[in-house]
Amino acid sequence: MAMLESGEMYLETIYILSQKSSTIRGIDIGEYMGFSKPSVSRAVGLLKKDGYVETDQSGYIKLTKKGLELAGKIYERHTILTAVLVNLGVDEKTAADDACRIEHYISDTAFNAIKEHLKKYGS
Amino acid sequence: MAMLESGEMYLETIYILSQKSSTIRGIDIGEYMGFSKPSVSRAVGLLKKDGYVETDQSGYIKLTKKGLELAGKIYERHTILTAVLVNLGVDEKTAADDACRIEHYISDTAFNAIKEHLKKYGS
DNA sequence: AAAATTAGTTAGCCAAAACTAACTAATTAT
DNA sequence: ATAATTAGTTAGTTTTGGCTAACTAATTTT
Repeated sequence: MAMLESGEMYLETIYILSQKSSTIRGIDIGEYMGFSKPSVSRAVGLLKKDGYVETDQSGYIKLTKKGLELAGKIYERHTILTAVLVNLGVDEKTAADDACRIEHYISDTAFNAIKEHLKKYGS
Repeated sequence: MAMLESGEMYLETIYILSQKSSTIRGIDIGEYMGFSKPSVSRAVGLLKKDGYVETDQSGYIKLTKKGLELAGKIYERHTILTAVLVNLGVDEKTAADDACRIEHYISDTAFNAIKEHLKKYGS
C-alpha cells in the first residue's frame, strides 16, 4: 500500500533519531513524537511488514535500504521547504511546522521545481 | 471543531458549483467529487450543524456567510498555489492536484508570504 | 393510475491511526 | 532474592470519512 502521512512521520523520526544514536527503541520514537507505546508498536510493526524497518537481535530499530531512501527523501523535503518559507519571510517555527505537513502531500514534480528555484535564485 | 481536509473539500466544491448554478443538490456534489450519496448526506449534515451551509425550502444547498468566507479562502489558496507552481514550471494538472492537497495544510502565515512573493515578482 | 426513476436518509461496515488498560518479559535496585 | 521500574505487546475503544444496502418521498413516464 502507499505510505500515508503517519507512516512517513514515523520513518522521518527514525531517520532523525538515527543521526544521534545507533540504538533506537520504540520508546524513543514515542517520546520524540508524543505518542503512546502501543501506537509506536503498531506503526513500527507496519513499517517492518512493508520492509522499511527491521530490528536487530537486541530489538533495536534500524532503517532498511528502502526505508533510508524514503526517509531521506522526506527529510530533504522538510529542510528545503522550511528553507524556502524562511526565505520568503516566514518565521522558523511556522516554516518548519508547515514543511512538516506539506512534505507528505507535495508531488516529486512540484518539489523538484521548488528545489531548483531555490538553487538558482536562493528565494 | 477545526475543519479538516474532507470538510474543506466539500465546502470548496459547493463554492465552485455555486458559480455555475444557484440550485445545488447533494447529488451534484457527489457527482463532482465522485462520492456516494450517503457520504455527501453525512458531510453536508456536518457542515450544516457547524453553520457553514444551509438548505432552503426546496432543499437546495447554500453557503452561509461563514461558509462563503472559508470556501473563498480555500479557493484563493487553490488558485494562487496552482499559479505559483505553474510559474515554477510545473504542468497545470500536477500543479492543480498539488494545490488541492496543500491548500488544506498550509498556514495563513506561509500562504500570505507566498502570495506576496507572487504579487511582487510574479514567480 | 400505476410503474419507474431520482434524491435523500438511515443503518451498519471498513480502514487508518490515535488512545487506555492490562499483560509479559527483562532489567535494575534494595 | 525480592521488588520495582522499564519496554514492548495485546485487546479493545474512539474518531474520521469513505462504502453498500435498503428505505422513503417526490417526481416522471407510460
